[in-house]
Amino acid sequence: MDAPAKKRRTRIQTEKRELILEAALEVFSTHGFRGSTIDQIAEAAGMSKPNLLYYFRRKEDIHETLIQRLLKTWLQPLRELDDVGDPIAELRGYIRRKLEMARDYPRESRLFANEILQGAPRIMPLLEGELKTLVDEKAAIISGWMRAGKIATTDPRHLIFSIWATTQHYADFDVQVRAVLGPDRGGDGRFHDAARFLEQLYIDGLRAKP
Amino acid sequence: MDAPAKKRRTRIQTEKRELILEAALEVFSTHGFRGSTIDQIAEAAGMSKPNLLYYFRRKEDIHETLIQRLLKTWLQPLRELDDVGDPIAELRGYIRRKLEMARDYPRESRLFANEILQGAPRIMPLLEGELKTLVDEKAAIISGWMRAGKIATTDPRHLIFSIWATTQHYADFDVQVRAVLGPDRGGDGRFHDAARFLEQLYIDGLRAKP
DNA sequence: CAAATTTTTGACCGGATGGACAAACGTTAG
DNA sequence: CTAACGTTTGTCCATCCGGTCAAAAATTTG
Repeated sequence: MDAPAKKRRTRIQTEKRELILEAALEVFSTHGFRGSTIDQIAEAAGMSKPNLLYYFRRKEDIHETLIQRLLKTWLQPLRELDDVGDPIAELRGYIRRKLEMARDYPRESRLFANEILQGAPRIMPLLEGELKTLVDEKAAIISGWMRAGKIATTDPRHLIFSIWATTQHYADFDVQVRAVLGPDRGGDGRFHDAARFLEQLYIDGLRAKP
Repeated sequence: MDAPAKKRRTRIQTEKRELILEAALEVFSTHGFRGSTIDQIAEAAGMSKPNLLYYFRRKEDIHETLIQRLLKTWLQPLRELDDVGDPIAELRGYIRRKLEMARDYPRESRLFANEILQGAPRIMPLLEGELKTLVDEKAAIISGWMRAGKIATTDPRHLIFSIWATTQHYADFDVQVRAVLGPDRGGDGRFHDAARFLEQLYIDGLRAKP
């Protein structure tokens, strides 16, 4: 899977591999897998192509490492959604964490979006397995809150989808958001405004009980 | 821009060009521009590569034609948002139309998403021009409704973003949605459930006035 | 320091890919 | 029917790109 195989990692290997992954994240997330070339990544990492291939034998190995690493952190916010606290506070926290991830890790979000857009060829099993299980589990928790009359009744799975969609939108469609908001409103305040809007949309909506 | 240039189109030319565009939409929308090859498109269109290149001189010409055609219809739902009718009914209609587009034209949605994900290199001027103008205009209408107390007060631009995000999500992230819903719930009812959910999320939320 | 090991590089290879071209084939209009 | 025009195809080319390799340079180890 990776070049220096089973042997222990050298200091240089650890550093250079990290450098490559950082560069590759930048390149892959904007051009997609096939749209990116090893030369591009090598140049972004400040090394020659053969040198890069010394650390990762194949282009796909870099991509796979990035995806694996991404998935580990990607679902963390949802995992943290627990039924111990106040339901409204839990959901508010989840939305906030997801929006923060869109703000702080937009490249990871785009890498993921690229993968899904192309039919998720490399992570389909994970979607049908781990992800589905996790969503089922959290949807059950949310349903419980609804039955208990703690939040308004709605489809919990589509609620999760809409939270994913609205938060990741600020990473995946960033250029469009900035273009539409213009230089003035498109500044740093974007995410603050978005947070306020989403808070109102979801929390006020969920408080209203039929 | 296109092969048979300024001359009048033959019957065969009209048919074959349409065939190519249909095939190219399929290929581009799933593999992106760089990820697609002329051979792939030619095969999907049932013709040889040189034959395809007789109708479109360059690969980019096909893509550009698709993008231009897409943009014409893409913004139509938003254009139709008018301030003549009932505000709630107008917004409900807009959300419904957008969701129908995600259902009926998912490939167009993914083509657009691919373009934006990669930084919108070919349509940036349009985003900053036509699109921004349109959004500004519609945001003003929505703001008017809010000032008049007809709908709840919120950020009109982020409201539009969230409608885009939630509806297009069902086209762009289709494989993920299906994987998570599973074979049972993932059937045809997806969009019906989504419509009900979005109706509740937005309409109930907007009705509530502070 | 010197040997062993790791890292870096230039040169190279084979296959894929976008595109050119001329010749063959088909269609249509006079 | 035939000349003109439109369509299709096989062949070819230059470039790009993923990946290899051996040898040079740098680093680590004893």
